[in-house]
Amino acid sequence: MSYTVGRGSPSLAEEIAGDDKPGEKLSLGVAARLSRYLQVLTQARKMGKETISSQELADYTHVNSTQIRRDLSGFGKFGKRGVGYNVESLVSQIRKILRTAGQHNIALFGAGHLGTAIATSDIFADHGFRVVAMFDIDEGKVGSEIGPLTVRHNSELKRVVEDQDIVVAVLAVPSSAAQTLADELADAGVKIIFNYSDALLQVPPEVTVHTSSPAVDLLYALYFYLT
Amino acid sequence: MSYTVGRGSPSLAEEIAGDDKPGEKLSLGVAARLSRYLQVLTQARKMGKETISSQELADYTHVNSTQIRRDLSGFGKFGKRGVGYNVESLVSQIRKILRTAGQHNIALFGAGHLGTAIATSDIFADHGFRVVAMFDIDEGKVGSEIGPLTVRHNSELKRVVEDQDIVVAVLAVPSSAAQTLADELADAGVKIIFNYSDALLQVPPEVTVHTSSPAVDLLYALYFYLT
DNA sequence: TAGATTGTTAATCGATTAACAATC
DNA sequence: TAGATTGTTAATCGATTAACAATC
Repeated sequence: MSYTVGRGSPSLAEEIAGDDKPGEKLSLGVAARLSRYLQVLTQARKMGKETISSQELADYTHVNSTQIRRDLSGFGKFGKRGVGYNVESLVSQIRKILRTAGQHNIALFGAGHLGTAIATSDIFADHGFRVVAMFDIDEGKVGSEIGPLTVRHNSELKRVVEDQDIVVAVLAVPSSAAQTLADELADAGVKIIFNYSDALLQVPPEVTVHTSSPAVDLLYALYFYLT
Repeated sequence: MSYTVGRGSPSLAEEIAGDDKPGEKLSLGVAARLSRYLQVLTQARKMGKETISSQELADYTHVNSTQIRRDLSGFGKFGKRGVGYNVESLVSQIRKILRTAGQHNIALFGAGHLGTAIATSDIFADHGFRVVAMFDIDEGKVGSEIGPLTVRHNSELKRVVEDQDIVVAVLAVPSSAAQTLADELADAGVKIIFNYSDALLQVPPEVTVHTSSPAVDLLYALYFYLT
């Protein structure tokens, strides 16, 4: 299988000691769990933790510790018996397995409170995403500086997406503006839309929409508390 | 986490009973999927959609349509052959199954950009959550009005949590403040902490932490785009 | 060494899916 | 009726877990 990544982004094809199987696609479950481990590991690293056991990872992720060891051992022997896993090295191993070890440029839409919160946090930067452009349709906001970014007008969308090789767009706009924007983004070639509005977006099949819904996550958590 | 049903396997007839069966706990997977259906259904309802087919739900949730019908038929015959499911009625059925059909009070911590974005949106209200109190430690923000709320000082935390019977706290505070706050919340009797910071929180076993991590969700989506 | 934790096995259980009769 | 979509079956596949030898 050949896939074209690149056009500026660092090559993901840095093979490590033969553990990678470039033709094998992870199952949905494995990819989801690996992502979850990565989340906790990134936090742990930030707090200066050097090693972590499968049991600790289990406590934080609510995934069974045996399964964690099983998931990881499928890709190599990353742990040390009696000690655990090295946090730093496990982070980079998992990022290699998920093939997302490089830097990815993202565009942010909406310069309201949510957009500003995202632009000034490092939640994306910690995982290799770089917010390279921020947009709004309000002329009053265009030109203003938010963190390291200058707000641009939506009309520049297509040009910037192409110039900066942007694959991911984050939508922090009102529901009423979301569908129109999604259409423009799909047209410009964006492949992943991270939707913070509660609009139900219609997109062409090659585009993936991920809608954030904290309230639903809460309902899920609440179910297990209530029962 | 691991849950074993005693006295043999639950019969299908028992599950089909429809109304609440106290004692029968949904599996993690079923509860997660039902939550997901609920998210899409809520959006669909907001857009005025009256019926929806399992195939449409599948398109939006990325869950196989057969599985959706299977999940739902375990609790009753909610659909109409040749037509689909009534959006409005399916929403309330799922909320009944998840036993989260009531109103739930939540407290919001942090009156920065993120906190303000949450307080002025209706993402929680749409799912039966009501933000009844908002807190900050900055005396300069205490007393100011954000949406329908007046910002209170953290020192009022315990009293308000008890008075208003608050089970869920949403943390939109800097990482550095998160652990201290989590300790106070656990002490005050809050059971679910929805953490927007990237701190790795230590809490007593009766408290559940859910950490939001959009970047990790993006990595997961990106994996399937890249492969 | 002694204690801790990984890597792996084997058994079981639940999830997933195609297919299609039932029926709106 | 004709077309659409549910509800259900049956087969397969992947997830889950306890247990423990290996080994740091």
